[in-house]
Amino acid sequence: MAVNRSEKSGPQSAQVAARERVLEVADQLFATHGYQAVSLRDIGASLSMRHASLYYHFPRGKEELYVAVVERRMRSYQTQLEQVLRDAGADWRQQLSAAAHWMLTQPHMHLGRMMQSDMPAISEESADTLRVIVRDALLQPLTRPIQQALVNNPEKRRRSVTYAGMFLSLIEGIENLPANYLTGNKDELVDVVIDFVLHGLTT
Amino acid sequence: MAVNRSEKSGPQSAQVAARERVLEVADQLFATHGYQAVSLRDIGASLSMRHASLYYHFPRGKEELYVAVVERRMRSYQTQLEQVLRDAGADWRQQLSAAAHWMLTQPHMHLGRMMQSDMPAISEESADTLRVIVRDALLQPLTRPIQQALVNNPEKRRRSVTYAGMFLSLIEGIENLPANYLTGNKDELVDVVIDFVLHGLTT
DNA sequence: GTCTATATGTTGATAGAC
DNA sequence: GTCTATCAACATATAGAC
Repeated sequence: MAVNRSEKSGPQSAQVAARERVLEVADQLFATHGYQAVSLRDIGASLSMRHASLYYHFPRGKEELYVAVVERRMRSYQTQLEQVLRDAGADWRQQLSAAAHWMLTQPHMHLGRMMQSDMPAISEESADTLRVIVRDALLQPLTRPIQQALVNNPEKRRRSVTYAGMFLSLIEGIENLPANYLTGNKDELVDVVIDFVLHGLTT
Repeated sequence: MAVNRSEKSGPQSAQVAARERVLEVADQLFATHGYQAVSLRDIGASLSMRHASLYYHFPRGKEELYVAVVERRMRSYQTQLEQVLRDAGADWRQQLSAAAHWMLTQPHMHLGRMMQSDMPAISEESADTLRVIVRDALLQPLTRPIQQALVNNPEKRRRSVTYAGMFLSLIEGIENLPANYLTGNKDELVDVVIDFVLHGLTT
């Protein structure tokens, strides 16, 4: 009979729990400050732990930890996003609206920083791995409602992934604008973005 | 009679020229790798110079140099962008198209990295200064054609700056997409982006 | 203006005790 | 699993010679 990991703490689950604690705290710090700005000592301090102890869980050091953190985060994003898209029903407009709403109510994803700052700071192999994971987690799911939207326009439809990227960039960009440039709250902004995605500047 | 700085090398112009050389090389490195990834030693090495010598031109060190570099770059952007907008004639559509074309043929501006990675790494005072400069250089000029586009829609028109930010984000985002996701060259992409800005996903 | 020399701090990483 | 101790490498920055 299988042992329930959360009620019984066998010799194995303690290890898993400790590793998970490291991942959670590292995720928090990396997400807030980015890869280069966070040291292993920072992560250790947040865990009341010496940074050398992190090497027990991630023997190859900072980059291995970072890759694990991003993989874990993207898995979570993908699950949430696909749930959000399912719950939004069959209409692609409502799907995109729900996705935008979900993103803007999430903590800032910092995809721009990730692509332009974090990825270049790690090995090419790791960066390639993560790029695929980001694509699967965010770009691919968004491509589906966009393909629906463009079902009658095969010329545009070929570029669905590009449009998905533009959609992501729009949401990201909103969060980069200094708050005092923006009118209204985030919920209003979702409507602005969605209207823009649907009709552009056309009034 | 005033002395021409470029033909006569007075004791003052040598200093200016040396400082300008530093700015040019630092700009190249910062633009390519970002603030945190470039050390004063890197900049010195590119100038065949000891990094300590940089303190002669920028006594307060790396951050002062970075601020000067970004100011200089943004001044250049602003001049170019306003020229591009003027040359595009009176139609706002052609103005936006020209602006997009100009941006995509420039080296990557890395505005996302600048906002999400470089700004948080310097003092708040410097960051605030640079944010204003970026707004004046890029956001403000773009707001004008957008206000023209929305002249008959006062509700949307109130958000012109937001739309300008979305426009910038779109172009930036295009450059963040891995090349193999994209169909066609950059010139085709300009048309895709402009069509999206005008009409959104509507076909 | 650029140099050498140096102070001082931080980083990622490893070895080995408990 | 976490600790102490230590390392080499690198960072920004300053003082003072030339």
